[in-house]
Amino acid sequence: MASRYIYRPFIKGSVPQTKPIVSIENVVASATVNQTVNLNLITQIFPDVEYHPDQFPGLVFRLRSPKTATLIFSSGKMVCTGAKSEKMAIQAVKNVVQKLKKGGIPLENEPQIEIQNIVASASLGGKIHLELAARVLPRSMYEPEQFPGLIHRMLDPKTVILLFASGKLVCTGAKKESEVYRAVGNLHTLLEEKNLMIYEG
Amino acid sequence: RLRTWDSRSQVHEPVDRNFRQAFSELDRLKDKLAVGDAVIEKAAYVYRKALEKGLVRGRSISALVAAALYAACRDTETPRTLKDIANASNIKKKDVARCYRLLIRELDLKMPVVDPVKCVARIASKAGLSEKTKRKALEILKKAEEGKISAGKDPMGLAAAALYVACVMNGENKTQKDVAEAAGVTEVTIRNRYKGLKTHLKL
DNA sequence: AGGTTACTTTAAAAAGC
DNA sequence: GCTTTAAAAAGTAACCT
Repeated sequence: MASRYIYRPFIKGSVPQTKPIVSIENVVASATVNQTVNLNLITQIFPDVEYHPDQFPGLVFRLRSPKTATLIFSSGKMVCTGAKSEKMAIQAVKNVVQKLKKGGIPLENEPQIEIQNIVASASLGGKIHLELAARVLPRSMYEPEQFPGLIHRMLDPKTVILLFASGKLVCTGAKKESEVYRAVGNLHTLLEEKNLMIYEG
Repeated sequence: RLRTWDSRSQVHEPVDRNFRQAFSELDRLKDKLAVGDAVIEKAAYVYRKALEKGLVRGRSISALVAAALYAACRDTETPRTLKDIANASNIKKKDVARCYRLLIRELDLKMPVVDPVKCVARIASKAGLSEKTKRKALEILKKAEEGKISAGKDPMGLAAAALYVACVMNGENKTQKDVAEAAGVTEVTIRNRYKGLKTHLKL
């Protein structure tokens, strides 16, 4: 009983009560095959692609697995969106290149891939006092007439977090999954330290 | 010497022209929106800061003037909505909002959150509601804000719902549509806020 | 009233206007 | 700055029954 008395009362309000639940929702990767590509030829071989050069220079190549959309440019550069992890994004780009090759598109090189952005959602353990948070969190903006979430720009890791009153959030701008966990952890700790979280039930 | 002269004629002079154009636009908006001189002065101050920081390059002067004016209204708690500024300046509400957020970000401005209480008077006068109903709405808002049902919600929607509830309580014959129209929100929003108020205040 | 769909915000890359 | 892609959060809006 003594140890319980010592720990619980002092931990409350100074240490996160719950561990955030994080989900990677979208990974954006850029890639290049270091050679030019004939987009019109791809359109002939793959009838399901979307290509409207008058509207946008990139051709949209959709994969069912991993469920992604890859934009292919005539320069041989690409942008893959929609993957649920870094690995899946890389696999998606490789799958696209493999399909192009099997379809008869002459590609000589393996794609060079770079993760550009990771979007994740998360849930902290309790509700947030947004109006107070807007006043005490640096680089944050809360404009309920424009958007229901508080927009917070974190310096390290360099990310932007959309924080909602429910305690759920969206983290974007990270280039590594580890940065997402670090950003969410940093914010959770900050909110705890400044007593901006409301734990009920 | 020629270099020095160049830097004055090609950089400083256009800055003055830019500010003169911005200020005349501010004067035009001042009459349309009926805001006081203090608000205009603050808007001009914010715009000048934006100019000094180079935020106007590649952007519309009109949009930034409108955004600076909105920032001044917010800072002085002058009840003018983004829609008001957008309509008076003929700039899309989305663009005014985007420039406003740019000013807040780049100039490190801190604005008070829009208070639903300040929205009540405007909606009430537009809808022609009584002083008693206005008072009742303020009471309702007081309880609602402390109950934390307002986080993330549009202040106009909250004020409109509070006024609608107050009308019903005072037997003032106004429909949701009347209040919604005066507030610039939809009836659906009033209904949704009403549900929250009903649950929280157990009305 | 309700249900659907759709739009607001955030980040990032691609080529070109 | 814009165009296109994807995805989440919560609120508001538009349109249909």
